[in-house]
Amino acid sequence: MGKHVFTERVIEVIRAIPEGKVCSYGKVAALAGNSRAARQVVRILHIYSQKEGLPWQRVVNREGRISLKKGQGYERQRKLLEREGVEFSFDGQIGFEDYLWMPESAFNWDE
DNA sequence: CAACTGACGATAG
DNA sequence: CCTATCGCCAGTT
Repeated sequence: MGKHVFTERVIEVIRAIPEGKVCSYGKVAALAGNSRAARQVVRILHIYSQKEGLPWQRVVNREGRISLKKGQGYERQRKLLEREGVEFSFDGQIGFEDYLWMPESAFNWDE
């Protein structure tokens, strides 16, 4: 069962997020080559997080918040991130100044 | 086959 | 501040 090219790229980008850093859905999509495909990233996380052993917890929304609802994964994701050193503000926001992943260089998808 | 569904995000009003 | 509307598209029903 072959994955689509974009799917493969998204998986590669998510794998590249280092421990202790986070990235947004939209930015993952942009790095994978389509800045408007944030929803694809959501879909891919659903389908492949477990299957591919992805560091899914490192993908948060553009506000630096966990998108999962409380009682539906929020606590689990937060604990995983805190365990890697990511800190949350009093109202549950992650400071992008400190924790947003900034790739050294853009991904080269054509070579 | 058509319709619906997402852990999103940019934009317009 | 808010709500509404798209773009995106594989997988599921």
